[in-house]
Amino acid sequence: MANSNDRAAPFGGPAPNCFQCQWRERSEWCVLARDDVQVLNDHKITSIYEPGQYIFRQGDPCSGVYSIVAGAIAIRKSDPHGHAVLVRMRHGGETIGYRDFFAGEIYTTSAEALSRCRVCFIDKRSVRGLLDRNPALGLGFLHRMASDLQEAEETLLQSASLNTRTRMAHLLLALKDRYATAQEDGSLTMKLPLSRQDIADILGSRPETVARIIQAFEKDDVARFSGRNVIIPDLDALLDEIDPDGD
Amino acid sequence: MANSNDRAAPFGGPAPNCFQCQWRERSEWCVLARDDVQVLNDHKITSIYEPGQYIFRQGDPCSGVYSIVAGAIAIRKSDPHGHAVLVRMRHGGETIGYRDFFAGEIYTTSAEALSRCRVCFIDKRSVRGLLDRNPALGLGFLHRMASDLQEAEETLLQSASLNTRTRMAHLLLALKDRYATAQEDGSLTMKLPLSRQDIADILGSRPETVARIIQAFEKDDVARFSGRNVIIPDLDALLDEIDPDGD
DNA sequence: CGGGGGTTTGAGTCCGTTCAAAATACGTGG
DNA sequence: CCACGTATTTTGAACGGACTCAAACCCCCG
Repeated sequence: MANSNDRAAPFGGPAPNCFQCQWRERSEWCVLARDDVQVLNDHKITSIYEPGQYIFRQGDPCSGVYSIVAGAIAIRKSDPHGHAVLVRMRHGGETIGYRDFFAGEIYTTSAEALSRCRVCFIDKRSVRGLLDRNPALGLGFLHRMASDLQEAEETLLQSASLNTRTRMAHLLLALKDRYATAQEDGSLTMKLPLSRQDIADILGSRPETVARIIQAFEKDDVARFSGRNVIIPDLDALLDEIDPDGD
Repeated sequence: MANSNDRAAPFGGPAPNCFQCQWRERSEWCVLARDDVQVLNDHKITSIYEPGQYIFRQGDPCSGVYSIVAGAIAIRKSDPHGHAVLVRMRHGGETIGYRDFFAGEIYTTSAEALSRCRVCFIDKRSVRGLLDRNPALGLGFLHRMASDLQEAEETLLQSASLNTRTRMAHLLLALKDRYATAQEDGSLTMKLPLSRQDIADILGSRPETVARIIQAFEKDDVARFSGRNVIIPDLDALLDEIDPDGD
């Protein structure tokens, strides 16, 4: 990840082909028949986004959906006072912007690349056409959206019943699944694509509080932080945070 | 509402007919063609639930969806410690249980009648059949689910950025749209179907805090409470709560 | 080498919680 | 219709977690 100038896949190489896409069998598009994948392949527009670049912006007319091939993307929502809050993260294999596609004409959130990203755009008309020809695609999105909803409500419940430290532990646990690599000594290492402010947004808290929790985690040997690099010496210690009784 | 022994519609009268349903043109079923409405009409099972009765319970296998004709329903989720928290309310014209229908096999929440309710059950097979024959129905649910999701995330943002008093004002404002009736003197009156505990659940707070906020609202003449009866003497005062600057 | 943003630390405050008790409303049976 | 037991709601006092404001720090980059 840190080793720069790597131009290997998934960022370089030949123009991507939907038939060979690594997500071919796992995204909501997996229900598509050969012909429909061909449509997808012909109409998709693939782009690379550098960290900080926007894929779409809140308030823009919703012109289609975006399928993430690789990279991490922040979905942010601007509150009335203009402050953009990170509401969720999305990664390779996931489709973004589909919610606003079904709900209305306008993106209600912004999507910003957190790392270097490869993203395929599928325009409105093509999605509509595929949806018409293949009702299973709609069911796929229905299924996906239902999970999103479960997730959102789970978060809501947690924010009411768990303190910030515990929610931070939950967050680390979720991030580790995607970013951590195991070391020889049994510890886990990862580099977060998130600023302290972003972490605070996710937790519904403030950067100062995040810093203090990090400090407390280090004191208790739950996790060691150095900038965006995190070491989890012992996963069990972290698991104890979310469930002290071990039940 | 308070005048008891009224056996008029929507609770008495002839067996309900989907073609004459007041929600015929407004629910997600409105996309159905004549034939399909006939299917609905033939297969639906209509029931009356008294306050406190369950429509379905968390953990039950999901056997279909329920369409609310009349009444208020609480969707509750049990946390690991067995305490059932009110997560949202649903009313006439809305379909419940559809989320779990699309997401999995099991209801992840319970539905409890808050008032006397008339509810139509549509079994799994019928819904599947309608969905197959009429892709627009899927899109309808997609649309509905997208709004649910927006709503859930809106709530999440609010719970992080607004204090409990302001969230309570938001709640009253939302409840008034459905329950309040205007009085001659310009004030609004309503009877809530919610206990203090339920209100606290929605706000992500405690009954004691709710009581204190009510007390504060009365001191400031924003709202007057007497049990579950609420008087809002001046709507502007309530609106000021959610937006002190009037911008 | 001097900005400058993000991050950390510190001190003080406040909102909301907790625990406990009192008051009130509610349902039931006499 | 009233008495009684129970559940809900309200009140009080004290505590504590997280926030605010402010300053110092640090790292990254030019």
